[in-house]
Amino acid sequence: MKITAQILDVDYLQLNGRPVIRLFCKKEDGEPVCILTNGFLPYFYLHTNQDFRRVSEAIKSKFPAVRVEVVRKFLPIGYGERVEVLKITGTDPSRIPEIREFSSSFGTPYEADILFKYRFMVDKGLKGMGWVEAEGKYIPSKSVKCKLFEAETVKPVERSDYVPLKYLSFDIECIPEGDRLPEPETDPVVIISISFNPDYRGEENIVLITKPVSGPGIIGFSSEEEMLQKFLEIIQDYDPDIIIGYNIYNFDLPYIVKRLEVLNLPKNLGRDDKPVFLKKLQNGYQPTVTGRVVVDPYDILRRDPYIRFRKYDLSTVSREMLGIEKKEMGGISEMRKLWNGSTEDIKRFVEYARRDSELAIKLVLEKNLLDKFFELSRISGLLLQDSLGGQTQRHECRILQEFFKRDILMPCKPSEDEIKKHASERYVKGALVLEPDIGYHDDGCVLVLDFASLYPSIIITFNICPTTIITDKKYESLPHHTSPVGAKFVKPEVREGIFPFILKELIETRKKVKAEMKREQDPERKRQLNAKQLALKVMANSLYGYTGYPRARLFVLEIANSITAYGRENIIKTKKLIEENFGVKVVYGDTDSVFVKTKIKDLEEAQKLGERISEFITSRLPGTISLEFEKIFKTFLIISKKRYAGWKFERSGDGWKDGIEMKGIETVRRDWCPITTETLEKVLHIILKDRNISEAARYVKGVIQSLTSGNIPLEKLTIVKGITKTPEAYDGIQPHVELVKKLRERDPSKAPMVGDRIGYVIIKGNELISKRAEDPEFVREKGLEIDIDYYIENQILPPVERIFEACGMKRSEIIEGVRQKNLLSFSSQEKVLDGFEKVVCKKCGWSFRRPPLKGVCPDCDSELLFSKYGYIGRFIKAV
DNA sequence: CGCCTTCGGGG
DNA sequence: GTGTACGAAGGCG
Repeated sequence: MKITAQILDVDYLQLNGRPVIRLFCKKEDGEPVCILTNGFLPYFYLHTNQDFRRVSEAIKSKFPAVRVEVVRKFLPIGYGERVEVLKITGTDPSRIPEIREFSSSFGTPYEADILFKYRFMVDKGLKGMGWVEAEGKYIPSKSVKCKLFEAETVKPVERSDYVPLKYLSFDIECIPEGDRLPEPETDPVVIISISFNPDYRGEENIVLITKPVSGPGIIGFSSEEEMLQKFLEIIQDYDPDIIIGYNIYNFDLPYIVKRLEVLNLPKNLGRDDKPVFLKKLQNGYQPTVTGRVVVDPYDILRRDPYIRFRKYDLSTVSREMLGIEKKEMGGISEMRKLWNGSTEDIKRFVEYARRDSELAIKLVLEKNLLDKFFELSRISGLLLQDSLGGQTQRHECRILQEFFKRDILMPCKPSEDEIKKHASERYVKGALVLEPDIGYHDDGCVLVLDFASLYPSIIITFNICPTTIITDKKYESLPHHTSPVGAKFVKPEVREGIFPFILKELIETRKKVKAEMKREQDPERKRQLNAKQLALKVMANSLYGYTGYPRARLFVLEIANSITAYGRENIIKTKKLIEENFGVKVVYGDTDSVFVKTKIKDLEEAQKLGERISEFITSRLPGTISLEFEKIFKTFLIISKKRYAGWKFERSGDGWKDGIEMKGIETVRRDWCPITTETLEKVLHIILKDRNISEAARYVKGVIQSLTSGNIPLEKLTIVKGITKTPEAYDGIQPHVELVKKLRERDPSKAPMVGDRIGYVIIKGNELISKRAEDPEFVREKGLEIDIDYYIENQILPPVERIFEACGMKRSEIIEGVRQKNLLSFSSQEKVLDGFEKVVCKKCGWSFRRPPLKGVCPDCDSELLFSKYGYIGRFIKAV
């Protein structure tokens, strides 16, 4: 009989001296099934210039079960013809490393470190999350906790749909001894909260607890052992495909596994009796659970380049993503109190735990965190569990598939030594950022044009690939492209590169998917399509970096350097072409974008010019490289490379939608208080939209005045910072750390602890600024005075000044009037401070890092004062 | 600046 | 399991 199923996980067993591959799948009806296949053997290749017969005999005499044959394959790096290599076939995947080690004394092994499951999948054309059709029969199953199907043959099936999966999330609570994090060797798990989707016996979640309490969705136990047994039972009974938890990789899973070990309970959470496998890596663990996938939303979000959080704790993330608050819990001390408290207290604790597992499962399901990875699996071929990892594997898996089809050998991973060597010689010159025409542009639209997938286009256009690069002089007479750094790549008519082939497919598919997405009405399907086009984009855009990565199997520096060099050449050429042909100026550009300053005021007209430029440039650039018209800035302020703001207009149907766009301008840095961010945003708004720089300056003066007259609420002056270690552990003096010390003296129980965030304001006084950080609450109670000058000097002026400077306005003009009053009020403090931060003119407020040679303000010849940490004092000693 | 070390999440 | 991989931010010279 035949079955069709979707591949979730794959592994192998060694049975009677032969490997058996197990495909853990979900059938169309949602039922899990394990498909077994026999007869596939591990193998690798050896490239050697020694006598084949001798090498072959040597290997066979050492490993009698091994088969050796001569085959003709292409080597991966450098254009060339097929060469003869030895194909070495073994019978036990786990013994391959040994055979590889032995063989490597005769030559270079290839593909000798491909995971056996991937060897099988690649050879059969199977992909993670892809569909497989198996021909065979069901057999009784003992080892596996789902139906077992013995297959004669397996083959891939092209299908884009997905089987619904079952999700389970869990979260554990433990009460540590003292103030430490819980230790799995000694501290028992006291609560396990579990959430399900779909429901488990009508329940969305269940909380297990080692207390004699019960209620709706609560099960009490008299011992941790019983509770853990129940937990294992629930997992097996519910039988999830995906196991979720927040920071589950580095906390809950390793913890619970350790507890199971301590209590001598079975450690299998999977679909057979293998224990959970936790691979220890540099920073925590990577879990393997047979037949299931372990998903950590924390891990996914942390490495997602498109989402950025201030902090990645469950509280922040669920607030910002789901709009749901984590339940309040005042740290471990309250936890312990609740745990030892009344039934009500314990129930509160239970609800706290329940919420945490709910949040984890909601993050994954409501925010569709896995969609992209489902697609990445199908594109790269990796199993879902592995597609959650890094970029390198995804590319290598995809490349391996193409290499396999064309008889090209994949190198082994570089050794630690080679990696070090690669890292030391790695020098990839990056992209080019055009020199910005600093200033405020409001006398004509600035058009922004982007190169569509620049690096992929370059790779395709110049046929860049390890398999096309000319490394042997004898091929230099073949038609080829020479990159700006001198590397030569044969043209596609000689041999089409694998990189270009893969990229073309990725780009083509993405185009189709995007078009389909536009037409699609069903929101569910639309989301899937969006995830898919995103995954395709990620894959296409990251391949270029791969060859410059020291751990890559295909580390070829000339390739990485050729790609970026072509990129630099391209942007320079584009700038020149635009300026020479359109009578406009390119005022900025970064990597793959150009900002074109025009004299046009009208949006429609500006767009027309943008489109003309796009067409003109695209037709003059080689290959598939194309410049696309992106958007218009009606007003544009550029402060420096990578820092600009503009009043942006984008086409939206028949009309335009506008907004302020900011890049690289410090509005979200933590060490700035809300008033800074607010002022900065408002200033940009006035400059860009109202086009009134002096009004913006007046606004800043207004803020300074309100500040001086104490009209700004304390919250807006509060700077928030995190405590990352105990105060003693900090070497330098920092305001928030000094404040922690003070708070400890006042009331040790209320003082913030490591990991907490602390807000402070700077108050007046004679000490260093860091000693003058104070708790806003305390300031309010005691009616302490705020150090207004600190806020003006260090919080408001520095960022604002940079903006006005770019607009050609001097500091003196911004703070004229208001500033002088402040200065005078401070010049009475003639305290001599040792050293100084900067020199300030008494009259105009202009400041300098170093005292000017003249000894007076070069701007207005007035007396100079010095300032340190916001203090202004009379300049007594010349330095 | 630019290099080196640390820390993240979890209770 | 034919294995394993970071990256941002802060402190320091």
